[in-house]
Amino acid sequence: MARRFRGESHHKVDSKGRVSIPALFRRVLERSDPNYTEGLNPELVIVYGDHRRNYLECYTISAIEEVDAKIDALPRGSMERRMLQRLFHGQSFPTVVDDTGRLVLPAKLRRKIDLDAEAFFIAAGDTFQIWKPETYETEELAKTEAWLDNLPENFDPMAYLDQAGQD
Amino acid sequence: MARRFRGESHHKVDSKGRVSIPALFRRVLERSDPNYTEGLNPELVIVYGDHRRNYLECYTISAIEEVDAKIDALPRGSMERRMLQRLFHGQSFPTVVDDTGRLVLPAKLRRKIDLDAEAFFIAAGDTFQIWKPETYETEELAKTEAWLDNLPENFDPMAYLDQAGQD
DNA sequence: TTGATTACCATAAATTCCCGTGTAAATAAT
DNA sequence: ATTATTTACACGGGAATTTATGGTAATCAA
Repeated sequence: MARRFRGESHHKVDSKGRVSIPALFRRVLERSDPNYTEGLNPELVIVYGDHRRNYLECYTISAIEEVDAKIDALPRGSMERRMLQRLFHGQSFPTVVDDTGRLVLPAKLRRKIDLDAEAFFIAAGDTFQIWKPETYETEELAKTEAWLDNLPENFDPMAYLDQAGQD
Repeated sequence: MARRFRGESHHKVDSKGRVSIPALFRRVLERSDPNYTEGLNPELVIVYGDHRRNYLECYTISAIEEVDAKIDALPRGSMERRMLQRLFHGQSFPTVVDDTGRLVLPAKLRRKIDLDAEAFFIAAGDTFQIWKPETYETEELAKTEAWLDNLPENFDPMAYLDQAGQD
């Protein structure tokens, strides 16, 4: 099975900030952590970003290493490099899956996305996101509904697939 | 034998959500999984989509990889990319054919298309679909009947074959 | 020493594994 | 051709394992 996350689900968050990671996501985290071996627990990096971002983005070790490599390639002192360093090096939190397959989200991170008893996990290619369910529904879904409403009647979003790489 | 599904059939769904995949479809899944080898079981990805979709669409590994490549080619942050990521990465379920040629549909997926004791499989080019039989009959067939009725008398749908790629 | 964090243990429900059976289709033997 | 033998399919059941989610005790840090 590939190194790509797929799927979405809801999980309980307890008073200590513990939350189960979808089992399929765990498999991807394991396969994408070069240091992982049977019996160990995979590491990952949670990027929370600045105040504008209202969800947590979780990177596998190999995904974050790719990002790091790209940042390293930017000219020292450039604004682009500083911005990306702040986001990926500063506004992020390295952690590890625990023995029971859970993640412990520190109070700071929970507060940032206003998370309480439940979390919504959704795959996004080589990362996955953690949302407060209400935020996801109101902001994210409402946004796409509005967008879809602006499209021609009966337009199938799948058509965008064929556009890719052509424009 | 080509990498293209053909045919339609009905299969029982047991209480655990297990359902036999039409044998001919299995051959296609095998040939279209780059990791498949004699003795192994082919993987596939079930895309279930949002509330508007009332069937499951099953992609072979190579078919879904094509989709992934197209998504990767879209600009990061674009609405198109987000939409497609949600659909293909979020609203999907990666799985594998079991040793007896069956698929296990989790309760969540069965509930979504209101599936109970029986499932209807139908080929659709490089994917195949799984429907609740009643839904397929009432909604899908009725829809195509209505469409055909709107065509000129004696019009042969085959005429569309020659139109392809011309417009 | 007190609140927070981490390590351990527990359990119900869901999921996977492994095995079996009837039957139809394919192949071989008479 | 006809019968016997194998192979492949569809489908079912129970045991073993994994998952999601609790709780409590031990450890840290201020």
